[in-house]
This record gives sequence, structure tokens and C-alpha cells, in this order.
Amino acid sequence: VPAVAEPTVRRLSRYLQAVEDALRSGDRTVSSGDLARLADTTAAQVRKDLSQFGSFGTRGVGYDARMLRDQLRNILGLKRAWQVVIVGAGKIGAALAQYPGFAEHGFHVAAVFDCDPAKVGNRWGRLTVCDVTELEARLRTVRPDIAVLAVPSPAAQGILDRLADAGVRAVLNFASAPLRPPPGVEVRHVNMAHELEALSFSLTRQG
Amino acid sequence: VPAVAEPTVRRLSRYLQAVEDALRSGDRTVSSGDLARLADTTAAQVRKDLSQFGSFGTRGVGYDARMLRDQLRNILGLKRAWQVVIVGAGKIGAALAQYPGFAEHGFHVAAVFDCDPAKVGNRWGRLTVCDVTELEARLRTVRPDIAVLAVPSPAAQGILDRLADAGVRAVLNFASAPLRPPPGVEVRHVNMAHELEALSFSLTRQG
DNA sequence: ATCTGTGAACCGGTTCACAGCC
DNA sequence: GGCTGTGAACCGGTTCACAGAT
Repeated sequence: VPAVAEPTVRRLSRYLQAVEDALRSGDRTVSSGDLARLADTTAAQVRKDLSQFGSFGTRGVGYDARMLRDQLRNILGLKRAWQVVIVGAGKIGAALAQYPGFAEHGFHVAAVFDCDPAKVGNRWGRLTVCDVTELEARLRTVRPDIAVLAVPSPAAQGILDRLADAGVRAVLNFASAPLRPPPGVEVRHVNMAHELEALSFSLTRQG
Repeated sequence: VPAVAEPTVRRLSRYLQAVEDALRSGDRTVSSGDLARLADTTAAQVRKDLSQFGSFGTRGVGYDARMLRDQLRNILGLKRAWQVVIVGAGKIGAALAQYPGFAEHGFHVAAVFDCDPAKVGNRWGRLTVCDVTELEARLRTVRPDIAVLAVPSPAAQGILDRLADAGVRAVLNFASAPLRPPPGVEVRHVNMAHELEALSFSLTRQG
């Protein structure tokens, strides 16, 4: 299987959402045109993307919705549950910890860390906030696949390096610092400031 | 000025962050190579991007850091303050409302709305949560440029349409619904589930 | 010597168009 | 008739390479 372009991965995730919507609406079959409308792209793009992974459709008919959902889940690696830890128990960390989307998509939040003594020991539902000094020790038993970085920017690189040393290979970063990912670690960034600035840019150009 | 590609806008935002970092470090001048390193791209890309908006550098020297920061702020439309309203006073809305990055980048949160009677009237620092039934009335006086959508997915499209009718032309959406933006309204999406699924995909492929 | 600005070449993601199958 | 799968054409963003300026 050849390398897959990043935009393609993003679209696959939207197709999954689209086909799940279609299933909820009671559709048993979806066409590339349907998916394109729901995922805001073109029918040809949908077919090209899916064809990278196999021939899932039936000519003249479309895709069986349930089968396509399973295939997309499989492609995206969602057949198994992933263990997630959250580092940083501030407002963002708290919002994420109880974000229902984690569980819905098979991501299990196994631990939360912070360095603030006022927060350490607090109970968040079934979770207890751990001291970040115990990070390495706890990670040896939790063995998380993914870490969410929700710490202040100056602390982000240090925590990232510790996570990488502990074997974490995928990180979702909410800090606005430009991180240098250790080899073998994939970091994705969610940066509010960049999104707002992009909106500011487009408002400035057309208005 | 020709149309600007979306990836370019994202990079401009990173260049601004980079040059602000450089200024904090005391640098008076930055080269395209410096910016490339800080923004995780190439020197040629930096120069190409900036050249779309003018000739800001000095050959043999680089870019004056303060001047480049001002130019980037200008290009991104950050010379003025933007009025922002947040719709949805749940955990995400709350985290956003007190996110310091808003103020730091010149985005002023002017109002927060929710439909839950238990939340309406709550004070969040200088803000009071308003009932969403008062949305149109309040927007006539606030006249926001940007709205942040932090409501449950099923409510998102309805609120978006009301915001558009009220004259909002830029929306940052945190709901995971595939929204149909009314004409003239730019919607940007922040979708945790998609980011996690992209990480899941890459873990599955290389591991 | 160093670093910018930019036309030209390159490359890969997107779109097209049609053959293949129901 | 309708819809998928896919090679080919297209297109635009990225990279290259070098002239130009200090």
C-alpha cells in the first residue's frame, strides 16, 4: 500500500462521519455523490480516495453503507481501542477529558496529569489527576498510544520529549509553541490562534 | 492582489508566531532560513510566500524583525481588534472564553450565549451568559465579526443560519457536524475526532 | 560572502472522461 | 440507466536555481 496523502486521511475521516450519518438516517446504500455532498468534496474525489484501499462499491448501485463504515473504521485503525493520556489539567484539559467524542470513537482516556499541587488528587469522574512527576512511572503501566498536550507553551517541548522517551508515538498538541517532534513521533497541532488569524485574513480581504 | 492559497495563510500565521519568538529572544533581524526553521518549512517557501505581498527583506541581510512582524500583522488583518461572540457555554465554550490567546491576538470576546436556564445569568469574569433567544437582539448592538460555535452538533446548523442572518461572516466551528455555510460566510472547523483519527491512521500504518 | 526576490521546472493531488459492471 | 474504478490530463502549490542587491 503506497503512502497516503494527508488531505486524503482528513477526507476519510469525514467519509466515516458521513456514512454514519447516512446509517442513522436509515440509508442502506450510499453513492460517491452522496458522500461528496455530506463531506463537502466531489464524487470523483471520493472514488479516487476509496480506490486507494480497495474496491468497496458496486457499479450501478453504490456502496453498502454498513460495509463501507466497517472498511473505513478498519482503514483508519479504529477497530481497536486506543489508550490516551492527557497532560495538563487546566480548562482545556478538563474540557477534553470529558469530551464525549473520545469514547464514541474508541479513544479511552486512561490518565490525566498536572504539576499544580492544587489540582493533583482532584477527581474528574472516574479519573484522578496525577502529579506530572509520576508521568514515567504511570506510563509504564498505562502504556498509552496517544498523548494530548494541554500544557502552557513553555512546558510543551519538555513534556513532549518525556512522552517520546516513554514510548508515546502520537501526540495531539494544543499548545501554541512550535514543537520539534522527536524521531518517530507524529505530532498534530490544534491552534486556535492560527484559525482565528485565518478568519481575520479572509475578513480583511473580502470586506 | 491575487487570490492566496489556504496553506499560505496558515504559514503566514506561523511566520508571525516565529518572528514574535525571535523578537522576544532579542533578534533584530531574521532570515528566511530562520523563519523556515521556526515554522517548519523551507527558506524558499518563506520567501515565495512573503513575496506575494511585497519585498520586505534586504538582500544579504534578511528581514527586520519588528518591521516584518508589523507587515504580517497587517497582512493578516490584525491591526484592528475583532469582536467575537461565543455560542455555547458548555465545557468547551468555557475553556475558550477564558483562553488568553484571544486577547493576546486582538480578539475581544464580547458575549457568550447558551440555551440552558441553569447557565444563563452566570458570570464568567466580566461576561454574563446570555439566553440564546436574545441572540439577534444582542448582536444588533455587539455587531461581532466572528462567532465561535461551541454547541452540540444537532444545534449547530440552526445557530449558524441565525448568525449569518445577523450579519456574521466568519465562524469557528467546534461542533462535529458537517455544516452547510450560508453564502458569504466562511466557516473553519476544529474537529478533535478527525485529528485523533488521523493519529490512529498513522499509528496503524507504521506500527 | 550573504541573503532576498522570482521566473522556470517540477511534482503530486485533483479533475476528467470513459470503460466496466450491475 | 446508473454508478464505480481508474488511467490520463490538468493544475497549482512547491522547489530549484540564479540574478540582483548589500
